[in-house]
Amino acid sequence: MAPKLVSTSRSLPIALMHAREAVMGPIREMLGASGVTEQQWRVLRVLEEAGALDASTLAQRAALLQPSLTRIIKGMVAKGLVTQVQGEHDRRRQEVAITQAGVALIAANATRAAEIAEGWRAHLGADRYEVLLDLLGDLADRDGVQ
Amino acid sequence: MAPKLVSTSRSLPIALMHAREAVMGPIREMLGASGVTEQQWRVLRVLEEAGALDASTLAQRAALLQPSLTRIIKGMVAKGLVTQVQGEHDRRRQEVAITQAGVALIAANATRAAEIAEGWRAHLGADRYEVLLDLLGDLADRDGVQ
DNA sequence: AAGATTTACTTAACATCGCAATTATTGTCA
DNA sequence: TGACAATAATTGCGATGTTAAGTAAATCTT
Repeated sequence: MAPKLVSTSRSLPIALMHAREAVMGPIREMLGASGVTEQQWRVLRVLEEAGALDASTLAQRAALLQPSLTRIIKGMVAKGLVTQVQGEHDRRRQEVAITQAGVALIAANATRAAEIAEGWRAHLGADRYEVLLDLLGDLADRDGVQ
Repeated sequence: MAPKLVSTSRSLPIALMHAREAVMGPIREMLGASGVTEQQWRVLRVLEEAGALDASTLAQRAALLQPSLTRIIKGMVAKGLVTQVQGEHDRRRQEVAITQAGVALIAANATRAAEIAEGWRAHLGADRYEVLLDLLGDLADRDGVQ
């Protein structure tokens, strides 16, 4: 017979969805004022941290699908937040880099973003916050295995 | 000056996205064969567990937005997986219930779903798996506060 | 009880997700 | 070298995410 599934309240996918929903709320509120989406914010954060990246690597680090990134970058280029240039050696690649305007946008939101992050940390407790990040990292590492 | 933001690899939103990406992979693979999306699967799981629910409660428990649920239910009614009837006392409400076909779809996938869940549990270790669910629950509880 | 307010859901519009197919470029090997 | 495979990005399509506005029904006010 069919096995009994765990309660939806203890289902990992559903728990992840609910957590994401809760976590993203304040962030979207913050970003709305700057006219960028959470996806665009992730792109900016990754580019500022890592420097110019090809589209594939950027998509992976920002947790975006390639097709989504293609369209997102298009809009960000139009807004002047990033630049996109064809690769030198490999003309298939698209090198994406953050602009001064992009850096400025991060700076303009850095204080609030740090406050929000600190709020979660305080809510869970510093130790448990770190444990959570470790556990999420372990899930992501498994990526694809099954 | 603007505070320095944490590394994107230790950013809670990005970590949640990556974890979700990894976790959903095998699930989508499983569901593809049955012709249902992960959202439809969550709706079925919640309804089978809780019985008939009004749309608002269902949306909350399945981690879906109301507008998304409206469309999803429409499709699921067409497929015969759920029924939708107007509330008796309050005609604004839409009572949604799972059908036999919906129950059968869950049963058909229950074995594989349990295997996948057990795979994650084994990957993290039973204790850490429970801790993760607790931590995600704590995040979701905060919902909106900030 | 008529009018204003609130609630539950739907519709609309646009962006993103997720998959599949295409295009352009590079790499491989007979 | 030339056909073929592999890679990087783009495009197309249907479904969902997200916000705002709209509709209908219940509730509150006076």
